[in-house]
Order: sequence, then C-alpha cells, then structure tokens
Amino acid sequence: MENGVANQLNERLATSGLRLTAQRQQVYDVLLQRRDHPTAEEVFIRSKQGSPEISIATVYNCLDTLVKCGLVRQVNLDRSATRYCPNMHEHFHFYCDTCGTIYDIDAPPEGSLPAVQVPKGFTVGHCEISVRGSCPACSAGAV
Amino acid sequence: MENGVANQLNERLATSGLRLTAQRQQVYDVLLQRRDHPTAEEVFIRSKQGSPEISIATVYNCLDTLVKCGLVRQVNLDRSATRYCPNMHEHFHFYCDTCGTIYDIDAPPEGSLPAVQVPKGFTVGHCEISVRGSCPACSAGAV
DNA sequence: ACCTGACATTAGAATTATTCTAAGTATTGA
DNA sequence: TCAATACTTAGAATAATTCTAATGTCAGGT
Repeated sequence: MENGVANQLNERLATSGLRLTAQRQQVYDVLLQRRDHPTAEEVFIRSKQGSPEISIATVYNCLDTLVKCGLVRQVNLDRSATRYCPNMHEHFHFYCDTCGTIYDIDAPPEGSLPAVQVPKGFTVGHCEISVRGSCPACSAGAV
Repeated sequence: MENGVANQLNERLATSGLRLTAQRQQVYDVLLQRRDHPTAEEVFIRSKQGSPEISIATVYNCLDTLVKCGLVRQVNLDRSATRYCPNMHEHFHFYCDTCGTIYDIDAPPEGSLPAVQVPKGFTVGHCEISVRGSCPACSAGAV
C-alpha cells in the first residue's frame, strides 16, 4: 500500500521532471492519512511528526507541486486559509456552518453534477461548486 | 432613480438599526455604476472621486454592511482579493482565464441551476458555483 | 436647543496567509 | 567526480484584511 502510493507519486512527479523527495512523500502521506481537508499550517504540524526538520515553506512548495501533478486539489471557502484534498474524484464540498466540518460530496452516478449551462461562446474549463449548510449531525442536534 | 436606490438602501439599513451615511451611499453607488466586480481597493479608488475623504477601512466596513443587508454579494475566486457584486439575482460567476473578466451568468429560467444533490440529512443553506474557462471574445480570438 | 448614547469613520498598527529571496544541500547524468 | 538542476530552508517581504483607539455625527429624550 505504502509502496503503491509512493510509486504513484513518483510516477506523477517523474512525468514533470520532478523528484520524489522525503518531504513530498511526507506531505502527501499526511493528506492521505486524515482526509479532513487540512490547511497548510495543519499539514505542517502533522508533517513535523514524521519529518521534524520540514519547514512551512517546503510544505507550501510540496502542496503546490502535488496540486500541479494532479494528485491534490485546493479547496477555497470564503477567504479562509486554503485547504487541501487528496480526493480527485469528481465531487464538491459541503461546509457545515455549525461544526465547521468539510464533507466531500461525490458527484452522483449519472454525471448529473453540473447541469451548469453557460451561454453560447463560453468555453468551460473547470467548474467549482461549494455548498454551505448544516451537516446531518448538526441538523439533528438543532431539532 | 438615484432616489429609488437611496430609499432602498435606507430601508434595508433601517431594518437593522443602521444609518444611511454618505459613505455607504457612495460605496453602493460605485458598485451600481460599474458592475465589473471590483475589489475593495478598486471600490476605494472609485469612491474617492465622489468622497475624497473616505478611508479604506470605511470602504471595508461599508461593503461588509451592504453584504449583511443583502444588497451586495461577495465573490471569491481562488485566494485573490474579494470582489463585490450588486447583482442579487440567482446567478453564478464565470471567470475568463485569458482576459480575467468576471461574467454574471444568470440562472436559467426553470430554476434549473444545478440540482445540486446532497445526501439525506444535509441541509443546504447556500450554494456557490463558479466556472473558469474562456469567454466568447477570448474563445474566438484563440481560433 | 442641548445632552447622551449608539452608531460611524478614520489613520495607522496588527494580523494572517502566502510568496519571495538567497543560501545551502542533494541528486542525477555526463 | 563534476556540473547542472532540483530541492529545502529560514527569514524577510507582501497582500488583503481586520483591529484599535480616537474622534465625529446623528436621533431622541429632556
């Protein structure tokens, strides 16, 4: 498993002439281990457990690299710190206003995700959807 | 027209125990005059033409107030400066990667915006959609 | 008219998230 | 083994925004 991940990471990096380093591995591992959409700061703190020497600049660099390799997605909600998500399936994010948790909501089977219609002439590159509201736990508690 | 706007603004403010001030009026006017999704900085520059004494802190305060009154919407794209939009109809934003223009794309008639489906238990409060790509002008030019 | 208190504005300092810089370290390929 | 390139690091710099404390303004009650 570990090895599979390392290989996948290495492959992706190699195709861009980039190297598999301990830090990149570490940062990616941190993201895979707890898929709770951490900020760069949080990734930094967790990474230090395995790589005590790592610096915050490196964490930013590594996250950037992972995003460029298509292994990680940035999640921006309002103007709070950018969060990072290793789920590359088509999905959108649900932010619970009560508990602050961010949920991945997978696109429904029939690709029915964006019926986003743009007028003639517009070419859609990427489409980002985010939803705020109350998660099941908090919706129930509020009754 | 001017009066209508002032009245609407005043009404909204009054229901929250807030006052209609020259600065709030000025900032709102700036947003209505050119609906090009300016940043706070840009609103500041334009506002100074009518209200040379206005400060950037006041611009931020006024924009905040307008957002809270439901007269203005914040537009966040990536982590660039927040932009402000006085179009309160249901719509989403299209950002042209080539020319940087932000377009308002109005929701299609049958409320068919994306039937964004959330799993049972989730309560949707607000849904934000943004699309990146190439606008008609830039799409045409790139041929 | 004139207080009083709540609401507002202002300049400038502070904060936060992020990026830049410059120096040193590591790895790869010739 | 050497050079070139990629990478990491600490700390400085930047950008956008928020905070602070002082001052200003307005509406309602006396």
